[in-house]
Amino acid sequence: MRADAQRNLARVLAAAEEVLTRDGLTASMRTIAGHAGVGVGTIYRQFPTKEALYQAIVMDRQRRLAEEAQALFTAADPGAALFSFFTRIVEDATVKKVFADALAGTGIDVKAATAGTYDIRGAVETLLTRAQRAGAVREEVGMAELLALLTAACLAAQHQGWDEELRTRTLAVMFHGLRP
Amino acid sequence: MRADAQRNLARVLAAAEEVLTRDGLTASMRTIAGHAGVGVGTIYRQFPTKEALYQAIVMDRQRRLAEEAQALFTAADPGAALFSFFTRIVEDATVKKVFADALAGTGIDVKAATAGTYDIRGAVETLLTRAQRAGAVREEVGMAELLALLTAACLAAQHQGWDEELRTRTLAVMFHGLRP
Amino acid sequence: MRADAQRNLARVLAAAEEVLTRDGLTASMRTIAGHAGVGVGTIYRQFPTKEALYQAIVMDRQRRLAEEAQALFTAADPGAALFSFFTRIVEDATVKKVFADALAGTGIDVKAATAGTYDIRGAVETLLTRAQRAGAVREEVGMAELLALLTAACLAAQHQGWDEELRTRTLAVMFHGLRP
Amino acid sequence: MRADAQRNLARVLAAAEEVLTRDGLTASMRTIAGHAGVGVGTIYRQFPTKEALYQAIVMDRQRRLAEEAQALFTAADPGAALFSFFTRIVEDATVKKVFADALAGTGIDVKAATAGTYDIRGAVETLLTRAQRAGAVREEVGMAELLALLTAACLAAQHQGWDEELRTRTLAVMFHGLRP
DNA sequence: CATGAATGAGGTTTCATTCAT
DNA sequence: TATGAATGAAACCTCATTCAT
Repeated sequence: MRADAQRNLARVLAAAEEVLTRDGLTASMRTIAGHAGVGVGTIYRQFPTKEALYQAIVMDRQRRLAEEAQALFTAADPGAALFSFFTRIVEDATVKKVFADALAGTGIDVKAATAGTYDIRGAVETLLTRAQRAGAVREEVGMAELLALLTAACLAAQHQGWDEELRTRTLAVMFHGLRP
Repeated sequence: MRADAQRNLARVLAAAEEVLTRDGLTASMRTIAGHAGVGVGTIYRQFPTKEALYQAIVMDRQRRLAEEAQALFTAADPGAALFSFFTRIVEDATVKKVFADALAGTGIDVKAATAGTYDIRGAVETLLTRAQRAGAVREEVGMAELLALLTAACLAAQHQGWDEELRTRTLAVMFHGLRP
Repeated sequence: MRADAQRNLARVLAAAEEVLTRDGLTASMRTIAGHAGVGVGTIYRQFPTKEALYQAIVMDRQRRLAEEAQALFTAADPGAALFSFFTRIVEDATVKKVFADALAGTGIDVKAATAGTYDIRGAVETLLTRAQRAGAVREEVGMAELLALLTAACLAAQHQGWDEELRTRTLAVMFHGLRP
Repeated sequence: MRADAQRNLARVLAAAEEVLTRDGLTASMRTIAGHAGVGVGTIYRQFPTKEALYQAIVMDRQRRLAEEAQALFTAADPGAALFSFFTRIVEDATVKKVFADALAGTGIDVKAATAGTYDIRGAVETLLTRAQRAGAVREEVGMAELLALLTAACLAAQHQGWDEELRTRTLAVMFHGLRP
């Protein structure tokens, strides 16, 4: 890839993350292009569709989160590891409208593109299993409800603008509910 | 207000609830007017803005929920009363896109108009206080996190289409987290 | 239909005929709307699609031609009647790009909408049959080649801008070819 | 001209003929460049404009046809020679969208560039004169109407997708019209 | 000299809102 | 008063053309 193309791709991704993060899916392509300092055509060269750009942003996010999860697989305290990852995701969602939108599936089906690429779900499952083996989480808690809780927290955090204290207190209740 | 105007107001509200509930904020004014069997101008006579109509629907919902809450104030088991009301709200949200949208603030800020009119917050507070007095909920749980949990559950239930089992299991974890 | 709507519909059709007639399918909706003195939305109210507007223009044309044909069914000289109708259509096409486009099917399939509504084909067939019975046209000439000749003349007349003399001379050769 | 430049010119022309022939003027420069295996810039080095490329294709076609005509100048049967050349051109047009488009002037005015370069007109004139001298074509038929007939047949053949039978029958009528 | 990334005007279409009827 | 036709800004996307690499 040419040097200028690479530079522009980076600028587009940065602008898209910033704008989509702030405004969600309502952000127009022109706004994103404006923030990146490029023409709309430049975005369309890399991403054939608004949806494709959006998915790229979300996938990038998932990749980074999946890496963070991996680092926690070998943590000394499995319970703390799960709760820490959970908190980490919610912290992100608090200020990033895209991810909440993505989790919510508002308008665009993001599952298709992200499925199986970076496996957040698998990462959470590993962390859950380890936490249960360590006795930090009740045996009867399943993946389905854990993910439901996670999604719920992300959506609400984004939209209501949870501050740090509220996030801490609300997650504390959820974590209390997960423990034996 | 003339009789026909009153009838039209009712029809508009009913149609708006049905259509917004099904399609969320993407529903167009023409679609709503069509379902109500009136012209768009008739809607604009009552509601100066799409946002205003939308707020009216949400307020109406809140009014009804507040009434249901009131009926639970004197229930024999205060813990069950709180959990039952909580479940009731989430059940609704599962199939009503508007309320989740409203809670999520997608596109329209609904807080301004609804704040303080019908006091869902007050109702929940009463139920919480009674449940805590009865020892069914931990003392240190505050209103802020209780409402945050409620919002979170509503948003996720709608967006992910929680079925009955998932709803039961997820709320079970939340309720477990609220109990001593 | 309301009076203003009817007036605007007429203006839109007139403008569309003028502009599409001159520029063919490349004419933009904004240009047409500008000529009509209305907003683009006004056109889209009546015609859900650019194609639909285009078809309306073409159908209107076909209707008028079908009427002219009908008047010739009882003409004293069946041979002259056929040739006269043939000439009439080509004259039109000489200055109307739409009809040449329509016959050519450039970009838009107009057959679907116009088929069977106003039966130009049927009219020509009637005129041909009468001319053949009167001995003015050879028996072995079929509808297929007659329509092919007609289409060919229209397309070429439009695009090359046949003047009256060229039209007369060229059609003279065609008519000579049809006669015994 | 450097060897590689010459090779590229040939590839561009071949690709352009193939693609324009198939898709007509709607074909994009990128599609043509892709088929040629070069970048769009390479095309623009040789042809300042899409129109220029297009004209080059059409001119090339005309050159080849002019050569074929030349070969017929000394044919034994001058009438058959004219009709054969006529048929030959129409056959081509039946499957080549460019030439019909070119003749039809869809979007681009091709006359300017092609006029007088390769003298199709002169070739036809020679064939016509010989045919008239041999008594195979009426004396009063002029070049103007002969070319008009030719154009007309090409346009209609392409646009309507004349099959072999229809082409034969329609040209038969035209030829009958030309004969004494 | 070849490449193809970048540009941005322009295309069609939708829809909240206004206002003549 | 109710209607729905009219408005026109704004959305997404394409593509001929230019120019940095």
